[in-house]
Amino acid sequence: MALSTRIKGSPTAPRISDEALRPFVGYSIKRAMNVIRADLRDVLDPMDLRMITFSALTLIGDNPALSQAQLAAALSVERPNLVAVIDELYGRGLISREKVPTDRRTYALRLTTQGARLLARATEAVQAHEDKLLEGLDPDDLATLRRVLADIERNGTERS
Amino acid sequence: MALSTRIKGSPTAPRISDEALRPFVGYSIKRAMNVIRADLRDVLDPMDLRMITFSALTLIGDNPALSQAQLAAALSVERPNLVAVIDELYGRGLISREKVPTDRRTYALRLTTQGARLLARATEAVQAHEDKLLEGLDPDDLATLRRVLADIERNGTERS
DNA sequence: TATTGTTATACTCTATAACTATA
DNA sequence: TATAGTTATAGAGTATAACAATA
Repeated sequence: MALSTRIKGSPTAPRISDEALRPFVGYSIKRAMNVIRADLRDVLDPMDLRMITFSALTLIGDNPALSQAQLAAALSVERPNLVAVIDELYGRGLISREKVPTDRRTYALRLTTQGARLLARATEAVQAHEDKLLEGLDPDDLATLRRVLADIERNGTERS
Repeated sequence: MALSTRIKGSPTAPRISDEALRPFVGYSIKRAMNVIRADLRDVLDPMDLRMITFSALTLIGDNPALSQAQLAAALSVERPNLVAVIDELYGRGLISREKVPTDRRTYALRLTTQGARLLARATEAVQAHEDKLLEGLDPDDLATLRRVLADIERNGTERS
């Protein structure tokens, strides 16, 4: 099976340039994101996880008893789009949902033992994937990358 | 209408942390990408363009007479997914498709006058959007960002 | 045999409106 | 009135297999 991260396109036709789009930082971010998504898919597929289910497990593990609305806000995901995710994780026995006595609209989400176990495995695999992807890059540059990405995110969300 | 770049989630529920995901650069890239996508949508919607149609117009303008396969390779998009894009641009009179005598399987794509005009307008709008998004950021940091993103993309695609 | 453009298809992601039950 | 979780839905984005025409 061809890895989803393979180089696309014909091996014979002369490659043309995407220089005209490179001035746009958004374009470079999108290309990097597509590479990461494809790699991450290969990593998470064997565990039957996707980016969103992995992210949800991680935040539930780190913020026990949080609600779906809190999770949606933390992940910047629309609440309706989390319903199927939570259903899936719950159906697989990876999380529990307890009713909250003080607010009967909400559920408190927690990892089950099995969920914590899978999350640990997945985290290790994802970390290894990231390490490979960032191999050889300067730590200072990576720190700058994180900071600038956060700045961009803030510039975009603040100007609403 | 609420801008799509608004901050999601409840204004009252205590915000919980996504710190557990921040060690993953991929997570920060995805969040930044989502912000950019939403903003760009607001910018391109009035011109009936999407990221992919804008990108296609840009590369066709910069590489006249290229083929769909070349365009797909340059954009890292699967060829089938370009068919509807090209159909749309052609149907709106923004590009031309001439048969190539030396290879009758392919079409040579070019901007029409109208396509060039729309592209010029769109490019200006997208550039203004980027300028706002990158406002206040250090030019050296932005240069680092571009370089590191390219490195990540290469690390990911080379290891196929 | 291999490539181009295409059809068909499926899954994922993102977004919005509107409902219910609770607050 | 407003929020939490939900249903329904629609539009994008991404990926793969397979076909006809052509190389």
